[in-house]
Amino acid sequence: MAKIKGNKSSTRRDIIITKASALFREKGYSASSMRDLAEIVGVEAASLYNHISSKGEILQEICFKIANEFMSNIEKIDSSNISSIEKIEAILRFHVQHMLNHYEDVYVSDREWKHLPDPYLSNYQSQRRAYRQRMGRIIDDGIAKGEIKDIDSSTAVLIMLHAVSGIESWHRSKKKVPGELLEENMLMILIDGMRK
Amino acid sequence: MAKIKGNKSSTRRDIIITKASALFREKGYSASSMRDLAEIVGVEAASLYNHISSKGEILQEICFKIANEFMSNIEKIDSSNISSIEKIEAILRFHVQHMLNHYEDVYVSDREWKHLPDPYLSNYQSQRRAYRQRMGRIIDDGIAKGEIKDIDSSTAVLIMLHAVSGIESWHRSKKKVPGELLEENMLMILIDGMRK
DNA sequence: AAAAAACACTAACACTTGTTAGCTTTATTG
DNA sequence: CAATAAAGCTAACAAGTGTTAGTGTTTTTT
Repeated sequence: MAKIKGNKSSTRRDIIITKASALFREKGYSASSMRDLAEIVGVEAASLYNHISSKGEILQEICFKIANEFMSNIEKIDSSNISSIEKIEAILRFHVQHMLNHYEDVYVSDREWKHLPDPYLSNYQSQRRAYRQRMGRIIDDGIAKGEIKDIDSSTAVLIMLHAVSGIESWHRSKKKVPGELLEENMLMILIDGMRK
Repeated sequence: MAKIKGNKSSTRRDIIITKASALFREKGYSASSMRDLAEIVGVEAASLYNHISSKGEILQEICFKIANEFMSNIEKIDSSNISSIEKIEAILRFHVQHMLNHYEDVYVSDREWKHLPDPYLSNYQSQRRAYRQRMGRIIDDGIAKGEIKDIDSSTAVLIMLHAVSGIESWHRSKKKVPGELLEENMLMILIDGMRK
């Protein structure tokens, strides 16, 4: 008989990781204790270990899920047949939308990756580096083709990525501009700033 | 007889706070222990308390020193007699230069203020809010005068401030573009992105 | 040289941390 | 219904946390 529920990922585990993400975002990874997390999940701290094997594993899961999503996105976009500046625009839109819709995960993986346990830390760092280099190459291409101003591409990458991560404070502010408007404003400023 | 050394701030205390700044930047406030700090200073943990009264006080000192510097800078610039876009440019240059020259302090006050002990936390938050509002008003003025594109000013503020804080990753990267070039590139992208 | 101030040390405190062991309860399967 | 698996609980561990008390040592001032 066909099972209706998926056989692989236990839902309970996913709940824990989701709640951990919110907790880590709010208090930071190091200041969040397993007892804090347990209370939010509604369980004793020791019970968490029936679903995960360590605190670090939770962080690792969050970080690499996000890293993979961004990585496969940039690959898809970069191999498509559009201009450099359109590529950058598409990448930025993906960043903005991800930051709007998966706020907690993106924020945590951006801010707390330093605390990844050791085999994963260096792995994560090189993925990060690869991602930036890839963006940098797209920009350099755009400069070579005259679509983009003659700027230092690594500086441009740095501006783009950090500007987007500023959506963090948008989430916390009371009177929020609607998400679509935020996206259009961001794109307008950043793309116009680069365009020749 | 006139004392040569200043009578107020003991040098030892300043050393501790400076080293704490570097430590907090590297590992984060919560993951930094007083024993870590003591070892860097070259002293036992308990000895630190001859110069400071708590871990939180160190953070507080770092955060408010930086906040005051930015606050008095924006006041000076805002009351000067230049165009709105020139004001924004001047503010941005101050941010970039501060990030280049007082990296650790700025980074810590930007990233770790959440952990401020409680009377100070809300104080810091309202200073932060005031600062952003002030920048927002300058931009709105610029829009009204036709110097700046018709954008949502709070989004623009958010982009500016976070883009600058991206200099964090410039500091860590191997092959650094020179600081002046970084500054010019940043200004070019951001100001051109806003200018009408 | 005496007195005072500044600074460091050792020992210990009360508490929090992540995690394990062992056992019991609930849910799923045959 | 019996058996198995999944998920919870209590208790406890070893190590690390910020901080205090009390004492000794070095430096500065008189």
